Amino acid sequence: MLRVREDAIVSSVNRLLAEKGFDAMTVDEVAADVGIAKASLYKHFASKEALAAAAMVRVLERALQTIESQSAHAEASAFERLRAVTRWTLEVQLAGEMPSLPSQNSSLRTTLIADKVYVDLVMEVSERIGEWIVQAQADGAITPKLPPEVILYTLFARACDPVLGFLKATGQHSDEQIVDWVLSTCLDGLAARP
Amino acid sequence: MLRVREDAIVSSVNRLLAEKGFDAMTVDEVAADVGIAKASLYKHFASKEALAAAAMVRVLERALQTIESQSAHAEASAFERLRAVTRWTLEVQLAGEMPSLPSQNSSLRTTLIADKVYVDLVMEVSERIGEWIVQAQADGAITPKLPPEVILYTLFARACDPVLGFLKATGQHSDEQIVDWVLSTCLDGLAARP
DNA sequence: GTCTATAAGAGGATAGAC
DNA sequence: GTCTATCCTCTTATAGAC
Repeated sequence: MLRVREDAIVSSVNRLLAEKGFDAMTVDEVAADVGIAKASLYKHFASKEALAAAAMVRVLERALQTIESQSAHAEASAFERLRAVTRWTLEVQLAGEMPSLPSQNSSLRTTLIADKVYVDLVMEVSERIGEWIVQAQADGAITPKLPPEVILYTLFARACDPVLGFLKATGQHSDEQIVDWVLSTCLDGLAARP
Repeated sequence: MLRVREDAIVSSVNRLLAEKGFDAMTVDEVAADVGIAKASLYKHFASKEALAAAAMVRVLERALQTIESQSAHAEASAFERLRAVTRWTLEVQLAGEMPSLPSQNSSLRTTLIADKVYVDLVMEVSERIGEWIVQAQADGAITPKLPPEVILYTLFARACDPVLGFLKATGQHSDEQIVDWVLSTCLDGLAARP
Protein backbone atom coordinates (compact mmCIF):
# COMPACT_ATOMS: atom_id res chain seq x y z
CA MET A 1 0.00 0.00 0.00
CA LEU A 2 2.66 2.49 1.04
CA ARG A 3 4.72 1.58 -1.98
CA VAL A 4 1.78 2.11 -4.33
CA ARG A 5 0.91 5.46 -2.76
CA GLU A 6 4.46 6.74 -2.97
CA ASP A 7 4.65 5.59 -6.55
CA ALA A 8 1.57 7.66 -7.35
CA ILE A 9 3.16 10.67 -5.66
CA VAL A 10 6.36 10.31 -7.65
CA SER A 11 4.34 10.00 -10.86
CA SER A 12 2.58 13.29 -10.15
CA VAL A 13 5.82 15.00 -9.21
CA ASN A 14 7.49 13.69 -12.33
CA ARG A 15 4.77 15.02 -14.58
CA LEU A 16 4.55 18.40 -12.85
CA LEU A 17 8.33 18.82 -12.91
CA ALA A 18 8.32 18.10 -16.63
CA GLU A 19 5.43 20.47 -17.24
CA LYS A 20 6.34 23.48 -15.09
CA GLY A 21 9.81 22.96 -13.66
CA PHE A 22 10.85 22.84 -10.02
CA ASP A 23 10.31 26.48 -9.08
CA ALA A 24 6.84 26.75 -10.58
CA MET A 25 5.67 23.45 -9.11
CA THR A 26 4.00 23.85 -5.72
CA VAL A 27 3.53 21.19 -3.07
CA ASP A 28 -0.17 22.10 -2.98
CA GLU A 29 -0.45 21.16 -6.63
CA VAL A 30 1.23 17.84 -6.02
CA ALA A 31 -1.13 17.05 -3.15
CA ALA A 32 -4.17 18.03 -5.21
CA ASP A 33 -2.96 15.97 -8.14
CA VAL A 34 -2.39 12.89 -6.02
CA GLY A 35 -5.67 13.50 -4.18
CA ILE A 36 -4.37 13.63 -0.62
CA ALA A 37 -3.76 16.36 1.93
CA LYS A 38 -0.50 18.25 1.83
CA ALA A 39 0.36 17.17 5.36
CA SER A 40 0.09 13.56 4.24
CA LEU A 41 2.67 14.23 1.54
CA TYR A 42 5.12 15.32 4.19
CA LYS A 43 4.69 11.98 5.97
CA HIS A 44 6.18 10.33 2.89
CA PHE A 45 8.77 12.92 1.80
CA ALA A 46 10.63 15.36 4.02
CA SER A 47 10.61 18.34 1.65
CA LYS A 48 9.85 19.63 -1.81
CA GLU A 49 13.48 18.92 -2.68
CA ALA A 50 13.08 15.31 -1.57
CA LEU A 51 10.10 14.99 -3.91
CA ALA A 52 12.23 16.18 -6.81
CA ALA A 53 15.03 13.81 -5.84
CA ALA A 54 12.62 10.88 -5.86
CA ALA A 55 11.46 11.83 -9.36
CA MET A 56 15.05 12.05 -10.54
CA VAL A 57 15.84 8.65 -9.04
CA ARG A 58 12.97 7.10 -10.91
CA VAL A 59 13.87 8.59 -14.27
CA LEU A 60 17.49 7.52 -13.76
CA GLU A 61 16.30 3.99 -13.04
CA ARG A 62 14.35 4.09 -16.31
CA ALA A 63 17.45 5.33 -18.08
CA LEU A 64 19.52 2.50 -16.65
CA GLN A 65 16.93 -0.01 -17.81
CA THR A 66 17.16 1.45 -21.31
CA ILE A 67 20.94 1.24 -21.18
CA GLU A 68 20.81 -2.38 -20.11
CA SER A 69 18.32 -3.31 -22.78
CA GLN A 70 20.79 -1.87 -25.29
CA SER A 71 23.65 -3.82 -23.76
CA ALA A 72 21.64 -6.96 -24.45
CA HIS A 73 21.87 -6.32 -28.21
CA ALA A 74 25.18 -8.10 -28.82
CA GLU A 75 25.26 -7.16 -32.50
CA ALA A 76 24.81 -3.40 -31.97
CA SER A 77 27.83 -1.08 -32.16
CA ALA A 78 28.65 1.35 -29.37
CA PHE A 79 27.56 4.21 -31.63
CA GLU A 80 24.21 2.58 -32.31
CA ARG A 81 23.68 2.10 -28.61
CA LEU A 82 24.46 5.73 -27.91
CA ARG A 83 22.03 6.79 -30.60
CA ALA A 84 19.30 4.53 -29.22
CA VAL A 85 19.69 5.84 -25.67
CA THR A 86 19.79 9.45 -26.87
CA ARG A 87 16.64 8.82 -28.89
CA TRP A 88 14.97 7.43 -25.79
CA THR A 89 15.92 10.60 -23.88
CA LEU A 90 14.39 12.81 -26.56
CA GLU A 91 11.22 10.71 -26.66
CA VAL A 92 10.80 10.89 -22.89
CA GLN A 93 11.19 14.67 -22.94
CA LEU A 94 8.80 15.11 -25.83
CA ALA A 95 6.25 12.93 -24.02
CA GLY A 96 6.35 15.34 -21.08
CA GLU A 97 7.93 12.79 -18.77
CA MET A 98 11.36 14.30 -18.24
CA PRO A 99 11.60 16.23 -14.95
CA SER A 100 13.51 19.49 -15.32
CA LEU A 101 15.43 20.93 -12.41
CA PRO A 102 17.26 24.28 -12.17
CA SER A 103 20.99 23.54 -12.08
CA GLN A 104 21.69 26.59 -9.93
CA ASN A 105 19.26 26.01 -7.01
CA SER A 106 21.46 25.45 -3.98
CA SER A 107 19.02 23.83 -1.55
CA LEU A 108 17.96 21.40 -4.25
CA ARG A 109 21.56 20.65 -5.13
CA THR A 110 22.34 19.99 -1.47
CA THR A 111 19.50 17.50 -1.17
CA LEU A 112 20.49 15.74 -4.38
CA ILE A 113 24.17 15.25 -3.60
CA ALA A 114 23.25 14.05 -0.12
CA ASP A 115 21.06 11.35 -1.67
CA LYS A 116 23.31 8.32 -2.13
CA VAL A 117 20.82 6.48 -4.32
CA TYR A 118 20.64 9.46 -6.69
CA VAL A 119 24.39 10.03 -6.79
CA ASP A 120 25.11 6.34 -7.36
CA LEU A 121 22.65 6.23 -10.24
CA VAL A 122 24.17 9.30 -11.88
CA MET A 123 27.61 7.70 -11.59
CA GLU A 124 26.40 4.39 -12.97
CA VAL A 125 24.68 5.97 -15.96
CA SER A 126 27.72 8.17 -16.66
CA GLU A 127 30.09 5.21 -16.55
CA ARG A 128 27.97 3.03 -18.81
CA ILE A 129 27.57 5.81 -21.37
CA GLY A 130 31.22 6.76 -20.98
CA GLU A 131 32.37 3.28 -21.94
CA TRP A 132 30.30 3.38 -25.11
CA ILE A 133 31.74 6.78 -26.01
CA VAL A 134 35.32 5.52 -25.72
CA GLN A 135 34.44 2.44 -27.73
CA ALA A 136 32.67 4.46 -30.42
CA GLN A 137 35.71 6.71 -30.75
CA ALA A 138 37.95 3.66 -31.06
CA ASP A 139 35.59 2.36 -33.76
CA GLY A 140 35.93 5.63 -35.66
CA ALA A 141 32.21 6.29 -35.37
CA ILE A 142 32.49 9.29 -33.04
CA THR A 143 34.93 12.12 -33.67
CA PRO A 144 38.25 11.74 -31.83
CA LYS A 145 38.61 15.53 -31.78
CA LEU A 146 36.36 15.93 -28.74
CA PRO A 147 37.17 14.63 -25.23
CA PRO A 148 34.76 11.92 -24.03
CA GLU A 149 33.68 14.31 -21.29
CA VAL A 150 32.39 16.82 -23.86
CA ILE A 151 30.52 14.07 -25.69
CA LEU A 152 28.95 12.87 -22.43
CA TYR A 153 27.74 16.33 -21.38
CA THR A 154 26.41 17.01 -24.88
CA LEU A 155 24.35 13.82 -24.79
CA PHE A 156 23.09 14.51 -21.24
CA ALA A 157 22.02 17.98 -22.33
CA ARG A 158 19.56 16.47 -24.82
CA ALA A 159 17.36 15.74 -21.79
CA CYS A 160 16.58 19.44 -21.50
CA ASP A 161 16.92 20.58 -25.09
CA PRO A 162 14.38 23.37 -25.68
CA VAL A 163 14.33 22.75 -29.43
CA LEU A 164 11.93 19.82 -28.97
CA GLY A 165 9.40 22.06 -27.24
CA PHE A 166 9.79 24.84 -29.81
CA LEU A 167 9.12 22.47 -32.68
CA LYS A 168 6.21 20.80 -30.91
CA ALA A 169 4.66 24.20 -30.16
CA THR A 170 4.36 24.91 -33.88
CA GLY A 171 1.98 21.95 -34.08
CA GLN A 172 3.17 21.20 -37.60
CA HIS A 173 5.31 18.13 -37.08
CA SER A 174 4.90 14.63 -35.70
CA ASP A 175 6.76 13.64 -32.57
CA GLU A 176 8.78 11.11 -34.54
CA GLN A 177 9.81 13.74 -37.08
CA ILE A 178 10.91 16.11 -34.33
CA VAL A 179 12.97 13.42 -32.61
CA ASP A 180 14.65 12.47 -35.87
CA TRP A 181 15.58 16.07 -36.62
CA VAL A 182 17.01 16.80 -33.17
CA LEU A 183 18.90 13.52 -33.16
CA SER A 184 20.36 14.48 -36.51
CA THR A 185 21.44 17.94 -35.34
CA CYS A 186 23.11 16.32 -32.34
CA LEU A 187 24.96 13.50 -34.09
CA ASP A 188 25.48 14.86 -37.61
CA GLY A 189 25.64 18.59 -36.86
CA LEU A 190 24.29 21.46 -38.94
CA ALA A 191 27.11 21.68 -41.46
CA ALA A 192 26.66 19.75 -44.69
CA ARG A 193 28.40 16.39 -44.98
CA PRO A 194 30.14 15.39 -48.18
CA MET B 1 20.31 60.96 -15.43
CA LEU B 2 17.19 58.81 -15.79
CA ARG B 3 18.70 57.02 -18.75
CA VAL B 4 21.90 56.28 -16.85
CA ARG B 5 20.01 55.03 -13.81
CA GLU B 6 17.80 52.73 -15.84
CA ASP B 7 20.83 51.45 -17.67
CA ALA B 8 22.40 50.53 -14.34
CA ILE B 9 19.20 48.74 -13.33
CA VAL B 10 19.12 46.74 -16.55
CA SER B 11 22.76 45.81 -16.10
CA SER B 12 22.06 44.40 -12.65
CA VAL B 13 18.99 42.56 -13.87
CA ASN B 14 20.91 41.14 -16.80
CA ARG B 15 23.67 39.80 -14.58
CA LEU B 16 21.29 38.38 -11.97
CA LEU B 17 19.14 36.73 -14.64
CA ALA B 18 22.23 35.12 -16.11
CA GLU B 19 23.46 34.02 -12.70
CA LYS B 20 20.28 32.72 -11.05
CA GLY B 21 17.48 32.73 -13.59
CA PHE B 22 14.16 34.57 -13.41
CA ASP B 23 12.49 32.59 -10.63
CA ALA B 24 15.43 32.73 -8.25
CA MET B 25 16.08 36.41 -8.84
CA THR B 26 14.27 38.66 -6.35
CA VAL B 27 13.40 42.31 -6.79
CA ASP B 28 15.01 42.97 -3.41
CA GLU B 29 18.28 41.65 -4.77
CA VAL B 30 18.05 43.87 -7.81
CA ALA B 31 17.41 46.94 -5.66
CA ALA B 32 20.30 46.05 -3.34
CA ASP B 33 22.60 45.45 -6.30
CA VAL B 34 21.74 48.77 -7.91
CA GLY B 35 21.92 50.51 -4.54
CA ILE B 36 18.45 52.03 -4.45
CA ALA B 37 15.21 51.28 -2.61
CA LYS B 38 12.84 48.72 -4.02
CA ALA B 39 10.06 51.29 -4.33
CA SER B 40 12.34 53.39 -6.53
CA LEU B 41 12.76 50.44 -8.86
CA TYR B 42 9.01 50.33 -9.35
CA LYS B 43 9.05 53.99 -10.45
CA HIS B 44 11.14 52.88 -13.42
CA PHE B 45 9.68 49.46 -14.19
CA ALA B 46 6.13 48.29 -13.59
CA SER B 47 6.92 44.73 -12.51
CA LYS B 48 9.53 42.03 -12.18
CA GLU B 49 8.47 40.78 -15.60
CA ALA B 50 9.08 44.25 -17.08
CA LEU B 51 12.61 44.15 -15.66
CA ALA B 52 13.25 40.87 -17.41
CA ALA B 53 11.80 42.21 -20.65
CA ALA B 54 14.16 45.19 -20.51
CA ALA B 55 17.12 42.87 -20.06
CA MET B 56 16.00 40.78 -23.03
CA VAL B 57 15.60 43.89 -25.17
CA ARG B 58 19.14 44.94 -24.40
CA VAL B 59 20.69 41.57 -25.18
CA LEU B 60 18.70 41.43 -28.42
CA GLU B 61 20.03 44.85 -29.36
CA ARG B 62 23.55 43.57 -28.74
CA ALA B 63 22.76 40.54 -30.89
CA LEU B 64 21.53 42.75 -33.70
CA GLN B 65 24.71 44.82 -33.51
CA THR B 66 26.73 41.63 -33.83
CA ILE B 67 24.64 40.55 -36.80
CA GLU B 68 25.15 43.90 -38.51
CA SER B 69 28.87 43.88 -37.90
CA GLN B 70 28.94 40.51 -39.66
CA SER B 71 26.88 41.85 -42.54
CA ALA B 72 29.59 44.45 -43.02
CA HIS B 73 32.11 41.71 -43.89
CA ALA B 74 31.39 41.50 -47.61
CA GLU B 75 33.83 38.64 -48.16
CA ALA B 76 32.35 36.34 -45.49
CA SER B 77 30.04 33.49 -46.50
CA ALA B 78 26.62 33.04 -44.93
CA PHE B 79 27.95 30.00 -43.08
CA GLU B 80 30.89 31.95 -41.66
CA ARG B 81 28.50 34.66 -40.50
CA LEU B 82 26.28 32.12 -38.78
CA ARG B 83 29.30 30.61 -37.07
CA ALA B 84 30.53 34.03 -35.91
CA VAL B 85 27.16 34.98 -34.43
CA THR B 86 26.78 31.59 -32.76
CA ARG B 87 30.26 31.97 -31.30
CA TRP B 88 29.28 35.38 -29.95
CA THR B 89 26.21 33.83 -28.29
CA LEU B 90 28.33 31.17 -26.60
CA GLU B 91 30.86 33.74 -25.43
CA VAL B 92 28.16 35.94 -23.94
CA GLN B 93 26.68 33.01 -22.06
CA LEU B 94 30.05 31.83 -20.79
CA ALA B 95 30.82 35.36 -19.60
CA GLY B 96 27.68 35.27 -17.45
CA GLU B 97 25.92 37.95 -19.47
CA MET B 98 23.14 35.94 -21.07
CA PRO B 99 19.82 36.35 -19.21
CA SER B 100 17.95 33.07 -18.87
CA LEU B 101 14.17 33.00 -18.69
CA PRO B 102 11.86 30.04 -18.08
CA SER B 103 10.01 29.35 -21.33
CA GLN B 104 6.91 28.10 -19.51
CA ASN B 105 6.21 31.04 -17.15
CA SER B 106 2.88 32.46 -18.30
CA SER B 107 2.91 35.89 -16.67
CA LEU B 108 6.38 36.49 -18.03
CA ARG B 109 5.36 35.32 -21.46
CA THR B 110 2.35 37.64 -21.41
CA THR B 111 4.52 40.64 -20.59
CA LEU B 112 7.06 39.74 -23.28
CA ILE B 113 4.63 39.29 -26.16
CA ALA B 114 2.88 42.52 -25.16
CA ASP B 115 6.19 44.37 -25.49
CA LYS B 116 6.36 45.57 -29.09
CA VAL B 117 10.02 46.51 -28.88
CA TYR B 118 10.90 43.01 -27.69
CA VAL B 119 8.74 41.24 -30.24
CA ASP B 120 10.05 43.37 -33.10
CA LEU B 121 13.63 42.65 -32.10
CA VAL B 122 13.00 38.89 -31.94
CA MET B 123 11.45 39.05 -35.41
CA GLU B 124 14.29 41.12 -36.80
CA VAL B 125 16.97 38.80 -35.43
CA SER B 126 15.08 35.73 -36.65
CA GLU B 127 14.73 37.14 -40.16
CA ARG B 128 18.35 38.17 -40.46
CA ILE B 129 19.58 34.78 -39.25
CA GLY B 130 16.96 33.04 -41.37
CA GLU B 131 18.27 34.65 -44.55
CA TRP B 132 21.77 33.45 -43.81
CA ILE B 133 20.50 29.93 -43.18
CA VAL B 134 18.74 29.79 -46.54
CA GLN B 135 21.83 31.17 -48.24
CA ALA B 136 24.15 28.75 -46.48
CA GLN B 137 21.96 25.86 -47.58
CA ALA B 138 22.03 27.13 -51.15
CA ASP B 139 25.83 27.33 -50.89
CA GLY B 140 25.95 23.70 -49.79
CA ALA B 141 27.55 24.68 -46.47
CA ILE B 142 24.59 23.73 -44.29
CA THR B 143 22.76 20.44 -44.66
CA PRO B 144 19.66 20.63 -46.90
CA LYS B 145 18.12 17.75 -44.94
CA LEU B 146 16.90 20.01 -42.15
CA PRO B 147 14.22 22.71 -42.52
CA PRO B 148 15.56 26.25 -41.91
CA GLU B 149 13.24 26.47 -38.92
CA VAL B 150 15.04 23.57 -37.23
CA ILE B 151 18.41 25.18 -37.91
CA LEU B 152 17.19 28.49 -36.50
CA TYR B 153 15.87 26.97 -33.27
CA THR B 154 19.01 24.90 -32.86
CA LEU B 155 21.18 28.01 -33.10
CA PHE B 156 18.93 30.00 -30.75
CA ALA B 157 19.13 27.18 -28.20
CA ARG B 158 22.92 27.69 -27.91
CA ALA B 159 22.06 30.76 -25.81
CA CYS B 160 20.98 28.48 -22.98
CA ASP B 161 23.13 25.43 -23.60
CA PRO B 162 24.02 23.92 -20.19
CA VAL B 163 27.12 22.21 -21.58
CA LEU B 164 29.09 25.46 -21.32
CA GLY B 165 28.39 25.69 -17.60
CA PHE B 166 29.17 22.01 -17.00
CA LEU B 167 32.55 22.33 -18.69
CA LYS B 168 33.37 25.59 -16.96
CA ALA B 169 32.47 24.05 -13.58
CA THR B 170 35.23 21.47 -13.98
CA GLY B 171 37.70 24.35 -13.96
CA GLN B 172 40.00 22.45 -16.29
CA HIS B 173 39.50 24.28 -19.57
CA SER B 174 39.88 27.81 -20.90
CA ASP B 175 36.79 29.70 -22.01
CA GLU B 176 38.08 29.72 -25.58
CA GLN B 177 38.55 25.95 -25.56
CA ILE B 178 35.02 25.42 -24.23
CA VAL B 179 33.50 27.68 -26.88
CA ASP B 180 35.41 25.90 -29.64
CA TRP B 181 34.22 22.50 -28.45
CA VAL B 182 30.56 23.46 -28.15
CA LEU B 183 30.64 25.25 -31.49
CA SER B 184 32.07 22.08 -33.00
CA THR B 185 29.39 19.83 -31.47
CA CYS B 186 26.75 22.20 -32.84
CA LEU B 187 28.04 22.62 -36.39
CA ASP B 188 29.97 19.40 -37.00
CA GLY B 189 28.03 17.03 -34.73
CA LEU B 190 29.36 14.18 -32.62
CA ALA B 191 29.67 11.58 -35.36
CA ALA B 192 33.05 11.26 -37.06
CA ARG B 193 33.47 12.97 -40.43
CA PRO B 194 35.30 11.20 -43.21
C1' DG C 1 -1.26 7.90 7.86
C1' DT C 2 -4.90 10.94 6.97
C1' DC C 3 -7.12 15.10 7.83
C1' DT C 4 -8.02 20.49 9.09
C1' DA C 5 -5.99 24.42 10.53
C1' DT C 6 -2.25 27.33 11.02
C1' DA C 7 2.38 28.88 11.77
C1' DA C 8 6.34 31.20 9.61
C1' DG C 9 8.43 33.61 6.22
C1' DA C 10 9.59 34.99 1.56
C1' DG C 11 8.66 38.05 -2.02
C1' DG C 12 6.01 41.20 -5.23
C1' DA C 13 3.96 45.46 -4.98
C1' DT C 14 2.29 49.96 -2.91
C1' DA C 15 1.29 54.14 0.42
C1' DG C 16 2.64 58.28 1.64
C1' DA C 17 6.20 61.52 3.40
C1' DC C 18 9.97 64.31 1.62
C1' DG D 1 12.22 60.07 -7.86
C1' DT D 2 13.86 58.57 -3.57
C1' DC D 3 13.03 56.84 0.81
C1' DT D 4 10.82 53.94 4.98
C1' DA D 5 7.31 51.21 6.30
C1' DT D 6 3.82 48.22 5.25
C1' DC D 7 0.39 45.30 2.85
C1' DC D 8 -0.94 41.05 1.04
C1' DT D 9 -0.58 36.90 -1.30
C1' DC D 10 1.54 32.68 -2.04
C1' DT D 11 4.12 28.74 -0.42
C1' DT D 12 6.69 25.66 2.51
C1' DA D 13 6.19 23.23 6.45
C1' DT D 14 4.11 21.65 10.92
C1' DA D 15 0.73 21.00 15.01
C1' DG D 16 -2.47 18.20 16.74
C1' DA D 17 -6.91 15.65 16.48
C1' DC D 18 -8.69 11.21 14.75
